[in-house]
Amino acid sequence: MAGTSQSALRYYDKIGLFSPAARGANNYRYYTPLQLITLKFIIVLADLGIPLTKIKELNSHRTPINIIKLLLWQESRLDREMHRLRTAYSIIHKYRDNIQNGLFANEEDICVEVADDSNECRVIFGPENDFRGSVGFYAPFIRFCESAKRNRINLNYPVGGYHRSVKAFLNAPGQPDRFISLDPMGDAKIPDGRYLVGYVRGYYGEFGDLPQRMASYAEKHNLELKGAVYVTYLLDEVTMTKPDMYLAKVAVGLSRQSMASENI
Amino acid sequence: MAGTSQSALRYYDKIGLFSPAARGANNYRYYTPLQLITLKFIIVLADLGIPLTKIKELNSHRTPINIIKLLLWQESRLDREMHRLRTAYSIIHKYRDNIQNGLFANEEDICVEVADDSNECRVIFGPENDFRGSVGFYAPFIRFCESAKRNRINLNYPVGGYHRSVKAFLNAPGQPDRFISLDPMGDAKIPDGRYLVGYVRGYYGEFGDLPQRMASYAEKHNLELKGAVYVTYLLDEVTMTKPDMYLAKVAVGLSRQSMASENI
DNA sequence: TTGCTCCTCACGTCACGTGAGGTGGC
DNA sequence: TTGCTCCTCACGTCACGTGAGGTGGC
Repeated sequence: MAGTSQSALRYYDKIGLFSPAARGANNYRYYTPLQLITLKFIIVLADLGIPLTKIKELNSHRTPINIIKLLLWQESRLDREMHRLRTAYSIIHKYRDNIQNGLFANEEDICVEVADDSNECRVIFGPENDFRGSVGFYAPFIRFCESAKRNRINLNYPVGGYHRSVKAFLNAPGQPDRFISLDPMGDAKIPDGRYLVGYVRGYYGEFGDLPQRMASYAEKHNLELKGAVYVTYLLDEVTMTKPDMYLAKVAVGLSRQSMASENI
Repeated sequence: MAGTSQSALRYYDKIGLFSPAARGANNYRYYTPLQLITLKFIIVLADLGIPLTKIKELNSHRTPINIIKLLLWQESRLDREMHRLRTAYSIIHKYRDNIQNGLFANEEDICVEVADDSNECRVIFGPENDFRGSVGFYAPFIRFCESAKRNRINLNYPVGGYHRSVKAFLNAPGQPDRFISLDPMGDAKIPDGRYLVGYVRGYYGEFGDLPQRMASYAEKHNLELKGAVYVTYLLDEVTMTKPDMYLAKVAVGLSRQSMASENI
């Protein structure tokens, strides 16, 4: 028989969805040509992902209207499922991107990068953090996670940090003003412009001498650090086994009149 | 704990994917803060749809390269899954469309319809049929189904018939020159132009007096029937319980110089 | 006797959720 | 004694696929 397997037919028989018209003396299942038509109906709906119980329900009251209702119901299920898959796809893409950038990054180097349409990075901002009385960033981070849940933000995207100003970053590099989710569907984006970029390996929120190195680099090359600072982890707990091997990328905004990048 | 359930943690423990660092005297599971990091890694990958066995495998050789490999593997799985869902979606849409048209169709009426971009209907043609020696259209239809399987055509879309010429249709309306699959992703389409359209209720391949009625209607209204004929079933075995209640739509090509539709 | 096709029954799949029944410390 | 939170089993989920072991007719 075309379209389905023996075991499927036995299963349909067992659950009472579709039974043979007759059993032979040898106990074989015999189906009539007309039953093949019913079977086609079942296979089509089952292939659309409609549960067999729904198909069985339909069997007793099968009208065009009820079919349309069932199809609409399945459409909305498919909508949700496709949204889930697209989200998973986009998270995977983001991680692959980060990992590849992390593997190719020269950790010692500090350099100028330009953000524009070609490498647009979208984000979602969390609420403003409050570090009063907290050691490390765990308490505000947990608050961020809770607010994310309320706002239906997917926490599986990598998380980064945002500092309102260079001064704030140099002051307390481990205490961002806000956490950000690197969701490509986010409504905000890291603004176009030029950034001074450095990398650092180590635990979350620990930046070693990178802030100073970046500041002195800027001074030496006559660059004016200005605007916001974005910290993203290219290699994080998903990628690396040891927390001291995480790799952060720090991007510090540069003013427009800073020396052009080709001079560096 | 955030991000997962008790029963999931017990399950991870059971399959050896992620076990607590220690058990209390009361046999409680106790996790260290560092373990929460490992857990986050597991949850992220599991939420992407990666099977737990794969995550477990990864645990022993976790490197950025291996993560990228795993993510690429999952990407291709998601690709296939999304393709399946999109196909299901499009089949559902086609059926809904057909059913709605079928419910609103005036069965007695014959009228002129215009096919253009706004109601484009794409199809896939099956091989040429050979009706020699066969009664009804079952043998050629089964050949069509077999060729469809070979050519990876999805047979869950509604199937219709194509007659090369009006003469062929009037001669043997139940024996189309080719079967067609109403796949919206098909590479062919029902050509733009004007069609004389009629409906008929009944078994597959039975058209009653519709061909004659359409011919005499054309003569009376000075319309020249010309070109191909397309038969599509708006209500078929998926929609209707009784085979004598199927509803076919017959579209017969009209020459350009036929009387304009606004005169009818 | 050997193949062949069908049969029934039981178990596995995958990642948990859901009771039932029990425990330890307040 | 009553709640509370944890525990361990065991069973169900969904649509079959896969053997194991048996049967009936050529």
